[in-house]
Amino acid sequence: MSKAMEQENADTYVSGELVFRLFNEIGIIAQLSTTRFKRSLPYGMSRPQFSILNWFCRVDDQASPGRLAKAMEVTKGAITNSLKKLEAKGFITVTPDENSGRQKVVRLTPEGQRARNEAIISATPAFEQLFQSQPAEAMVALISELEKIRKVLDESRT
Amino acid sequence: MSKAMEQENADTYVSGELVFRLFNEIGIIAQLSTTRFKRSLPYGMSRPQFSILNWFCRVDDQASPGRLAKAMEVTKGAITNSLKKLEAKGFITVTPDENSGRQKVVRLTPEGQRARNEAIISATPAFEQLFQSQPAEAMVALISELEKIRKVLDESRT
DNA sequence: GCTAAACAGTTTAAAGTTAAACTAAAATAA
DNA sequence: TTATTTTAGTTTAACTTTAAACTGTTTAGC
Repeated sequence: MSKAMEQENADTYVSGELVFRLFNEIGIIAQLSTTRFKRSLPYGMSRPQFSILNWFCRVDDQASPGRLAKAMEVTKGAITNSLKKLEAKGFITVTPDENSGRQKVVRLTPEGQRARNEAIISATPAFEQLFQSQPAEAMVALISELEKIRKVLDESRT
Repeated sequence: MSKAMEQENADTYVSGELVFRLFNEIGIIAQLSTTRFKRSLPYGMSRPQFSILNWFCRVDDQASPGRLAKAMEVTKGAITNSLKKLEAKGFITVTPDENSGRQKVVRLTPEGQRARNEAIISATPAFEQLFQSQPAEAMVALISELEKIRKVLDESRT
């Protein structure tokens, strides 16, 4: 199917193909970049563990395990597991919630904050050739396009 | 950090942050879309299994297990496992390689081809609101940007 | 040619994820 | 108040993936 066809013919089928191609590209890039990123992570940190630390830096400074499970789109059991590892490393604290006996409050420690920053720094060299091949403006534009898509997906979760 | 700052200040640090933000967005979208996609897959197909079928439609009509392992960036053991499942479903054939006693040749069957197409069709509704929110031209442009990035990553594997 | 190294694929043990069962607490309602 | 239902988090069994050991085949070096 040519690009001209795709652009002329924006009916359901073609759009479906487009969306699918989009997610296919995104899936492949995520796979390739995750493989590289994982290798560079310090402190025996896994990618799910890093994602949790990063979530605290991006979104909120505290959360219940359940909220994290939803944010990461993994099961509660997986979060229980990841939180244990992070707590053992001293990167988060898990305390009972004062307002609710069945919830817990998870917070990032300063060590966790530092570990997250180190993870980003140590991952950067693995992606060096990428920003040599792409002008910064293109990157910025791309990121903001992707943010739009993420928000649509995020807001229409089932 | 403002966008203006990012664009003015394209030194290593800022570029590193940009690349990181890019992969972070891509990782989140991949996670969100994979969750939806998985739910819609027919024939008890897993995402790795679908990826293999899809690879045959996108890249080549035959391959050794090792080549698939590299393409998917999973271990040889994982491919052995996935190929067994796909073969049991009749979606691929695995035959000895005539030219090499230690290799095998994997091929897509017509049923596999059909299953891949059905998977795409049944996944489309889950992403309907997405192409309602994005014009087709923007989608096409985005895909071609992502293809560039994928190629850079693909060509610089270690 | 023969031996050693490299290679392709499988198997295995350890680790992580999921879905479902389970425990305990809070909300609802009668 | 007391009973029922819902909610939060943990545990368990099944499954997937990985890294490493293993089997068999091909290539390289002598």
